[in-house]
Amino acid sequence: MLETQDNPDNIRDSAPMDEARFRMRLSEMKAALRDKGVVITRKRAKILEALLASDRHPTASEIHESVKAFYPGTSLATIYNTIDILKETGQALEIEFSASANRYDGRIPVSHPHLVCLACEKVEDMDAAAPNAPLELERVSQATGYDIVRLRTDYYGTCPDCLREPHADAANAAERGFA
Amino acid sequence: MLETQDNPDNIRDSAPMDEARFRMRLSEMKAALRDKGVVITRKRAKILEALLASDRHPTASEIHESVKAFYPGTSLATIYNTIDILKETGQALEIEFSASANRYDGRIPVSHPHLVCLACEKVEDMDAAAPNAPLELERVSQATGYDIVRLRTDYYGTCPDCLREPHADAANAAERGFA
DNA sequence: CAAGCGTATTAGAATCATTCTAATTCGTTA
DNA sequence: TAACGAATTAGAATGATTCTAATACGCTTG
Repeated sequence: MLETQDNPDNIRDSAPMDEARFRMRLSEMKAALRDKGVVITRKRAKILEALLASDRHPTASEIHESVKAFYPGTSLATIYNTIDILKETGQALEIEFSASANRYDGRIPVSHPHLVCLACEKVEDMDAAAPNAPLELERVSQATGYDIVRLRTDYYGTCPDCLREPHADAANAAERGFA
Repeated sequence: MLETQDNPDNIRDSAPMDEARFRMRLSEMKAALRDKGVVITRKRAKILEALLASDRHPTASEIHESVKAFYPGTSLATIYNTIDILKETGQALEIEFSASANRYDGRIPVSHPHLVCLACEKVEDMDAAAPNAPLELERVSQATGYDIVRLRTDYYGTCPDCLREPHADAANAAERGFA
């Protein structure tokens, strides 16, 4: 308990991926796409990289911005296209919001909890505290008669940074009903 | 375990509210609004009733349809207005979707898990299995350093009805990426 | 190396839920 | 009944996402 308070970060995971994990995950994704008969063009490769490189669970247009730095002519439609394929192949998770843009998680493509800051709109992973998703899906399927395939667990509040020093956009975000 | 399989409905709760609970909850909501200095007009009363009466976690436009049966001139903006006040006063929960309209829960205004059918788009409560939300918020706040105020736990899959007899809109819903 | 074919990509239009705006109406209280 | 603030309205604006139809690209085969 003390340990938890001394080091709250133990169940937060927004650290940049290390090089090895990055490359491994990248080729995993490419392989999954190739299996589906999808061609890995240079632009698509950059999209995957942008998705993995960001520790902010990027939006489609954040990915778009990254990719445009390399291929200026890239259209937003291509980003959405590629994201759709990633979703279909189970290689990316979509975190939906109605009051702001959806965010995407390509690092951990199975259901896991997130921390959402209502002030700065950041979305962090919460791996260590993740319930065992497959077991949980099975348990709820049994109990409800549903065929449960996906689980969403998100905690909304104010992140430590914004608690300390209120974010410039905090009021705005709240007003917009960001959730 | 057997009991669970024999009667999967034990943790599903989409039954219509009984009269007593309906009236009690309705006056709770009205009281909360009055406390905020909000006038309960006839239209607003109907909006609250429509929200409580539906066992489908209605969308804004579903509520709009109900209300128009009584007050034909009602504008959708009024529905959104009233919903906003309910959210602010903690009297309704917004269940956000980006690919389809948000749904609202006025029956149980504290964080609790939902079952979302990807085929027919139905959203059911899952009360009995609800984790103790306040405790959970506290636990995660402690562990992360966030000030957590809300929790979203939703299970996505196919409901028993749609498993038995595929829903007409099932393919459509899936194609639209409803989630 | 050229032709042909299917996929990827594009710009821009379309969609749709939601929010905003500015004008009107309603309800209350004086 | 007058007058004020709140509620309501129609319709425009917004913004993320999807669609459309045309063009470009990258392989494969001759």
